Amino acid sequence: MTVTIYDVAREANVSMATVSRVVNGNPNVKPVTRKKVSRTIEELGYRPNAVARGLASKKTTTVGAIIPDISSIFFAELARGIEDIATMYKYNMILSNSDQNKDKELQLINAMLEKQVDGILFMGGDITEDHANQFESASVPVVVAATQDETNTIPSVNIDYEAAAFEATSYLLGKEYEKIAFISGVDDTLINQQKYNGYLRALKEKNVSLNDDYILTGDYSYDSGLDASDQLLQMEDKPDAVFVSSDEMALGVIHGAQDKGYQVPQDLEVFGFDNTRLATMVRPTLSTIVQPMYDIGAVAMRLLTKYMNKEEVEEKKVVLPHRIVERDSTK
Amino acid sequence: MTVTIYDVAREANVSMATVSRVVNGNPNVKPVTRKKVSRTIEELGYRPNAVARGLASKKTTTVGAIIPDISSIFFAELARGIEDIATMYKYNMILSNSDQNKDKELQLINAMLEKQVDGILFMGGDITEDHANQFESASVPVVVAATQDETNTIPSVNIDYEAAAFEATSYLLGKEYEKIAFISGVDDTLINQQKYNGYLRALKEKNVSLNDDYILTGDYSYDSGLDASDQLLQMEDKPDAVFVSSDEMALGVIHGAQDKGYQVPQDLEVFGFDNTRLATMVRPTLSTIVQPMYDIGAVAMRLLTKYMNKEEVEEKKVVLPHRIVERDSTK
DNA sequence: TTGAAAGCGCTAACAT
DNA sequence: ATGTTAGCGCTTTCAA
Repeated sequence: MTVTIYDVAREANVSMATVSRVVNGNPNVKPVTRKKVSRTIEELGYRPNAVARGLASKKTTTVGAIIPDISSIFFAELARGIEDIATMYKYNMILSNSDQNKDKELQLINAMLEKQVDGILFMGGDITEDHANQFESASVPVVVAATQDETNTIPSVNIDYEAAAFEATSYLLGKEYEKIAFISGVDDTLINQQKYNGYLRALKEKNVSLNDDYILTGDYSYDSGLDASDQLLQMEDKPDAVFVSSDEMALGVIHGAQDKGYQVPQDLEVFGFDNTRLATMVRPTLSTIVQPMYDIGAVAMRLLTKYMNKEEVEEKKVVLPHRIVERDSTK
Repeated sequence: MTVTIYDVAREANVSMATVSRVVNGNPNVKPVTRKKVSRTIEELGYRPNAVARGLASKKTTTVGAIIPDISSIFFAELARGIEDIATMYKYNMILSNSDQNKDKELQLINAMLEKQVDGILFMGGDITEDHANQFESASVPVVVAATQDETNTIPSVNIDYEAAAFEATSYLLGKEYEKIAFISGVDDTLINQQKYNGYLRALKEKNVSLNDDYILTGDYSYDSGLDASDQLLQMEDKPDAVFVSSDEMALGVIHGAQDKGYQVPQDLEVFGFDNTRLATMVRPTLSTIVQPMYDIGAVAMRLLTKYMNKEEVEEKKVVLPHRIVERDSTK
């Protein structure tokens, strides 16, 4: 029923090998033969079976991508970067959501390994020993993106979160404010930690003492930003500005303040993180840290192709530049 | 190097067939044997090769999903619905972006067919004859989601766009306004057409004559909403309200108006479409049509599993309910 | 309940 | 430049 390479060979009076050669663009085929084979391929409507090819060649031209949640604007952008570069290099991408659940992550890695992916792109919480072991259990290359590696063994693409948080906080502090709140993410990932460290370092540098009340946590969602905003604005000693560790939360903070009748940035300055499209889809527009999500995905995928081709890789840990954009949510 | 089913068989003193049976949970295995095999599988760290399995069984437990752009909030939500149900039924998902480019779509379908996916989920512009032919060239089931099928042959999951647009427009018209603008998408897809038809029908029903100036087009992006807003507000005879065919554009319209000093909804009412998360992440919050994106994806994937299992399917064309949510962008 | 053996459709030596 | 052939690792009859 389905036409195979063998059918084409018979019909074109050549061997399977020759058909295989023309399908794979092997130059060692006489032009006349190539033409003949190509025509019968066309006639028979032959479509190469990638599974059979994968079994024989031990290459699937498929990569696995494990992502916390594709419906998050941040990760969706990252995924787009990955997929574009994957396509460019003729790879397909199996995408799975992990919800940052470690068991699920481990299980997904295993499933992808069973499918014989040629490489894995991992995004999530931290890479633990368990992850590293799971990765090692097969010999396919792995690159992590926007994710920290506790074991410090896996190639990665990130920005410098500590520095970014430091700069954001310093920027706010530079206005002679002292009361700067910080809304971090709930999860105790390294990235979160690094942002917090950057915040602390900035305070220290300006000799501002830490006020624990000004440290809140959210889950990166808009609603948790709204909540945080409420908490901030109910304080006796309200902060002058707040550095929020994701844009979506920052929008929540802005609207929470506005809903209570406060003005941003007059009554409260708000500074975000990521520069997702949301940052310009709010009034006032959001000052934030530019984290090049698409590029992180693209660079990570590019790096993975290098490992898959066994090319030399100059830097195993890529740190992409970040920067501040000032918009209207700060003065 | 890699351990195969054969290694396990030898080590456990059974045949490959038996190992295969325990791996696949075939009941016809004596418990003792099963235990023995399971243990050596554990010891050897055997991991089944899904590619070999796929070749032998002609099933890959992988589906292909073709989506215009995963970084769009709308499609990302849809994709999440698909993936969740796919995972539930033990399928993996190959995800590719088409940018609604027909050639790319056709090519992606072909690539997925080569990979022997067990089914295809398609989202995009319209399904044309060419698409249908491409789909037919392999015998895997296809379901389209949030996409219209010109050929009317392919199972699909949608809402009733015409009715939704009719209701939205009627809602606006119900306030004794007559000047209702409509911002459609640029592409000449059936869905766009249907929304336009719904808009027209509502006007007609209220005996309001169509003013061509009030029909604008955007590309579903925030910026095109901003532009449309400018155009609307520069008119001599400004509209009272505007029905925008995507939430993201609607945010653009709201902010465009606000940036010019107009008030929403006092000076201009704005009504969206989709009810993406954006609808509540703006001030005023956006009245819109609730299109259950996650559910459309989930139902489409569920439908696909039925076809893949050759189950009976009662309805080939699923139309999910939609509804209006009134929020603060309308009075 | 278990085993033997024939493929699944292709690639990759190796030979010619 | 082309053909022959032995797998790749598994599932699936068919026998026993």
